[in-house]
Amino acid sequence: MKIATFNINGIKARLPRLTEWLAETRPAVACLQEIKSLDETFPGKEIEALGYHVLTHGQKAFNGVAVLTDGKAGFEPPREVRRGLGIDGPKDGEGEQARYLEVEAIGPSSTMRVACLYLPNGNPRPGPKFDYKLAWMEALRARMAAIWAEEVPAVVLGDFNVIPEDDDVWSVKAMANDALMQPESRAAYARLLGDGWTDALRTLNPRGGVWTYWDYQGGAWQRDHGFRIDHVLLSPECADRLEAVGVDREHRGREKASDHAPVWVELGT
DNA sequence: ATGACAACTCATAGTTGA
Repeated sequence: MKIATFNINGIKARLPRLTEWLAETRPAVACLQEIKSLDETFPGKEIEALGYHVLTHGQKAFNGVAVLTDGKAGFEPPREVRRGLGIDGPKDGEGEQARYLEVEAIGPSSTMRVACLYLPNGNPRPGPKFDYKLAWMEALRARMAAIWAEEVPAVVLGDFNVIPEDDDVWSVKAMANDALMQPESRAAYARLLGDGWTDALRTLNPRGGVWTYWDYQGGAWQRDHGFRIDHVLLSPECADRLEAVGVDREHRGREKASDHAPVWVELGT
């Protein structure tokens, strides 16, 4: 089964790109980030028309995540396990941002825990937004430890907003001061792997050089100035079943594309 | 150091993102 993550950067602006990607690549489970929409204004009907079940954890204007499961392939609607990690945003009194949605994905041949996340960017740094990023990563680590303790097949995937290694970015120098590749950000990500989770793309591309994001500015796509921040982490049960991983690069080059490309894993039975 | 680019909002300028 194919499980994918795609930061769509706004559902209103991206619906045509999203629906054609779903129709062309047909993931069993798709995790979306930056839907930038409330649950009630998310265009669920258009996606359900393709045979997908939809569960959203939305927010106005910014953030927001969603999980889709392929009803045509026999999947049940995503069964909600948890939304949010209980971390308030960096501004006083703003409450929690919509960045985490964990579900049980129940298919005809297997059941999988799927956690869809949109980790805070953390810029500018230093400052409250960077502190928020690090606090969020600690809360994520605790939640992943709880999932681990349940000993269920689990996939934790999304936009982590962390460039894990120097060979995950086109230019270390250009990004050196960015929150995405600070030592604290990388150390927090490395702790997740140290806990036993498998970075699927890194495992099958150990030499790096695979990007999932290209900025809209400065002709970054045309110059291939990208980096890797969208990740798929696998529990041991899922890592044993890992058959393939990919980035749907071609979708980044289309008209009115997101600045992220979709990332997917294929898990055997 | 700044801006470039895009999406969004009680828009027409400001905020956020990476």
